[in-house]
Amino acid sequence: MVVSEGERAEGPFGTLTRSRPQQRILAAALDLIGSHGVSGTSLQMIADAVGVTKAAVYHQYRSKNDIVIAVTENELAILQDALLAAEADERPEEARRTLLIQLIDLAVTRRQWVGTLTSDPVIVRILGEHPPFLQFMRRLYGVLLDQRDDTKARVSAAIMSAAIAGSVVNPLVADVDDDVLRATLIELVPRLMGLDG
Amino acid sequence: MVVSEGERAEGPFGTLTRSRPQQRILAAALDLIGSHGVSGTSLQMIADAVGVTKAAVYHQYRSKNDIVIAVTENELAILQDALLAAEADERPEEARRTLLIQLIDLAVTRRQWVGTLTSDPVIVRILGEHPPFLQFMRRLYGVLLDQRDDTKARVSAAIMSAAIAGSVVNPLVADVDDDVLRATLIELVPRLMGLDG
DNA sequence: GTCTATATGACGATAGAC
DNA sequence: GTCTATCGTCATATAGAC
Repeated sequence: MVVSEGERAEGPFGTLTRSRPQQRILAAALDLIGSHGVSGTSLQMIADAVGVTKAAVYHQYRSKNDIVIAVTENELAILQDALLAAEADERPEEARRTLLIQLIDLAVTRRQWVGTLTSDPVIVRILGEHPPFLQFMRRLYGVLLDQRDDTKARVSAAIMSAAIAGSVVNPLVADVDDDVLRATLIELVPRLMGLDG
Repeated sequence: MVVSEGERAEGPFGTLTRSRPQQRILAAALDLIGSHGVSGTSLQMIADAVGVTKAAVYHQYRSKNDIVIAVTENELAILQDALLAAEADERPEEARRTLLIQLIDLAVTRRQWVGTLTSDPVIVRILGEHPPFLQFMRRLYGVLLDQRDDTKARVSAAIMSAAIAGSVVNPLVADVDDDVLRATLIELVPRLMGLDG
């Protein structure tokens, strides 16, 4: 608390600076959106969760949309290091496998949110409309596809990302331990891409 | 149009009878919910799409929730024949593979909706609260798991259903033909369960 | 930075005429 | 079966005091 109260993070979308009130709002929004979706989450719910009024929330963010974008930025920023490392790796198969494992780890430890990130209609629309997000996703898939861009590779990548993001929220695995789920996914998912042998 | 204006369908949830106005409402709701999610779809949007007022919609269905349930019933009913055939088959591996292919076919031909069915928070809640839905899903997974219920089998089933339902809505495959997508999925997905050799 | 209070509109749902 | 009109509630968002 010596220099600054804000928290900085270098993300793929410029430097993300969040004041402490902003951090609390984004944490509450992440949790609520993860379980109710964007359209099912109101600013009143977020304000209640933080313990302030709606007006206080609006003092930090100009609109609900801005909150959704900030939350999405935060989460994608987590992947930044993993992506940079994969892009720097000269062994493409190794890079893909490592990135895959980190994607699995993120999905398992943040189960609910990851499902929302990849399927909520509002977030999908935002991801498709914001150039920084689009470019980040392109880089991500670039590594997974290893520059190939035929139909089969694209379908494979779609299957893989869906398998990771969707399986972790399935009620069937709700009571499976994070560690066990992660290990099982790491064993099974690479089979899809022929990365296991 | 001689005997009845309603359309009957034997579903896993009793006999589904829909009058013609109801069919139009459910068709519009299916389309809108598929692209905006349940919370993002208002009764006004549904009424506008049908070309009537909200009050006319309420004359057919008592609540928005009832519409969502009816739409979900309709879609799951499509799977009924496939499930019955699979349950009657005495060769479990063959039964699983056939059911899997029909699931893939349904997902491909109704891409948007299937994503919503498996991930929309409201629908997931309804699926978990309505005993007929719960029982149907249990039967479905029963065939896919072949009665096994260890962690690995459950994770496998979760991966598979996520891979099918989630991959078809990925922007990466948005411009892939239904036929090509179906063929590629049928080739790749069974690898997950070791059903390909 | 947070509050009370409010503007404006959309929401789900209902009443009653035709 | 569809309409107009309306209810009460909640939505996003803003103004201005402390």
